[in-house]
Amino acid sequence: MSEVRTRFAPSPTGYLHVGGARTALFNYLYARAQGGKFILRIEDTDQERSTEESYHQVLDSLKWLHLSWDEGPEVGGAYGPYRQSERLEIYAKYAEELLAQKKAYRCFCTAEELETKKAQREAMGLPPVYDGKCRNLSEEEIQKKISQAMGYTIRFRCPSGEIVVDDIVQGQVRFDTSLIGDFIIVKSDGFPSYNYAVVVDDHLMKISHVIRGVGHLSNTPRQIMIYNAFGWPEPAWAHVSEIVGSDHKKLSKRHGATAITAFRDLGYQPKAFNNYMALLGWSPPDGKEFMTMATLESVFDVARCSKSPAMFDVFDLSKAQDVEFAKLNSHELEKFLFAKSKLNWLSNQHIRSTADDEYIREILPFVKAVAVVPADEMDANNQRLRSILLSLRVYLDYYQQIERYIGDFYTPFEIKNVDSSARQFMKEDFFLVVAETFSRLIDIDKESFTASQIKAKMEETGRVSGQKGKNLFMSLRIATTGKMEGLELPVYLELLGYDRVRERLKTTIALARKLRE
RNA sequence: GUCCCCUUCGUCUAGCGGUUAGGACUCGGGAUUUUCAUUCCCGCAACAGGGGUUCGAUUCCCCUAGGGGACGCCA
Repeated sequence: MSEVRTRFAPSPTGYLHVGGARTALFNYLYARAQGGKFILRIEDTDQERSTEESYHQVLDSLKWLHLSWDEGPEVGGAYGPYRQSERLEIYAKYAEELLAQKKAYRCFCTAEELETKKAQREAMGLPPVYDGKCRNLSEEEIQKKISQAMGYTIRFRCPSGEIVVDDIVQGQVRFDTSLIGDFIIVKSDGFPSYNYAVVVDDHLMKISHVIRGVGHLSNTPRQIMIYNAFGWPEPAWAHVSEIVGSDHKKLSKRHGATAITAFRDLGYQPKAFNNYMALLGWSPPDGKEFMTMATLESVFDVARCSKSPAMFDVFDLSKAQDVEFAKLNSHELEKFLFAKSKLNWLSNQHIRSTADDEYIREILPFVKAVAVVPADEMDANNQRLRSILLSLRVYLDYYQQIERYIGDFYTPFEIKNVDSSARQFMKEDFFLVVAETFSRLIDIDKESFTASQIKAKMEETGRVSGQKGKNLFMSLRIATTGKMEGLELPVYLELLGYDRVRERLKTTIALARKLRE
């Protein structure tokens, strides 16, 4: 069997969002699973909307997701160039061929003319197809119009009949070509139209499998007709379902179609995000949904893709009436995230299974952004910072969440910040327990202020004071953190360090005196 | 308007004529944990509706409803 070659062919007319990214992912995974090649091609034939900025954004997003392409921009390959705007001569050459064989013809109708005719046909309840006015112009008429400098497009002469798309995901879908009509393959600016350029490129680039959104299904008969006209073999088709937002509407700018880079900025790991996207419309044969990239790259198969649309259920869109997600920064965006989404669950699993050094390296920029850690301690090798981050990872769904926890370890403790529920604990025995523990804790050598030592002292306090369990531990927890939840207390205190613990306890005891007066 | 596609727990889905309709996330309960989180148990929860075909339909066919997509000198 010949080599599997898939491609992702974005048009650089905006940022890459989840829909496109998942298509890229599926193509990438399928190529990897089949031991084939993944090709990136830029479809920038729309001169008005394509931008260089968007081109770079798309590439950046793909790079962040680690969807590396074997051929394409920046890496080259044997079938380049890989930007359609650089392949104009190729399209022109093949268009000439079709023209010579009368499989295509020049059309001199103007855009306005066509618009009027289309409106008329619609009003009459006819399908809005081209009426074929220029279909049979004589050679003389054509030459005359060209010499008059009339602009023209090139239309494909659409044969009548039925076209069957044999699709890996959709099955066999039939189309009546009379509903299609002679469509344009070369625009009046000389640029190829989408349906024509894809075919030429996919053929020349030896693409074996076309995996794309089901929105392209109705384009496929047009493309098949072009393959037939050239006598080229069709690739295998796989049209996967679209992705909708939590309001069941197709993802759009105001419906959660966030740029992929937003997830990078929030601190999701690419492997976690890929894992989640892979589950949108596809499921692994063994049902195990938490997967590494290596697993995905070996088990993915388009044949297991679902036809029904999948919901990208990550944002609470009910809170986001008319909010343009693309314009939000990562902190604003965070407010719209469902805290308990499957993405977050998967992401937490991935963070916890990341190697320590890798985890520290990845999270450090986010820690730095919070700006509470002193500059001289902002270092991957700082033992205390490292221990703190390692202890906190179990709480994190994405790295930006570190800002909720990191401050406790670096900013001064203030009694006014004590949670209201914790305040209820601050009475009678509370201060006695705190004072008892304090006297024992400061007994420990500064150097051996470790979790096990601390625990021993606390137990000792319990024996002497008669306090135990919740009363004992919670009192101390509140006196040192002002909160009723958090890391295991001895560990927390060790991470806080001798000096801070001492200081915080003194603060609390001072408060006790003040209250007694 | 025309054509095409879709419809299984709230969500992602498994299923490919005979299953107590399975799993995952969420949610509820319990155990472990000095607290939260974790972990581990248990539980709630679905075949859009109506006709066929069949000994038997979630599965095959038709209709209805709902949803999506396509009908461009956009891709």
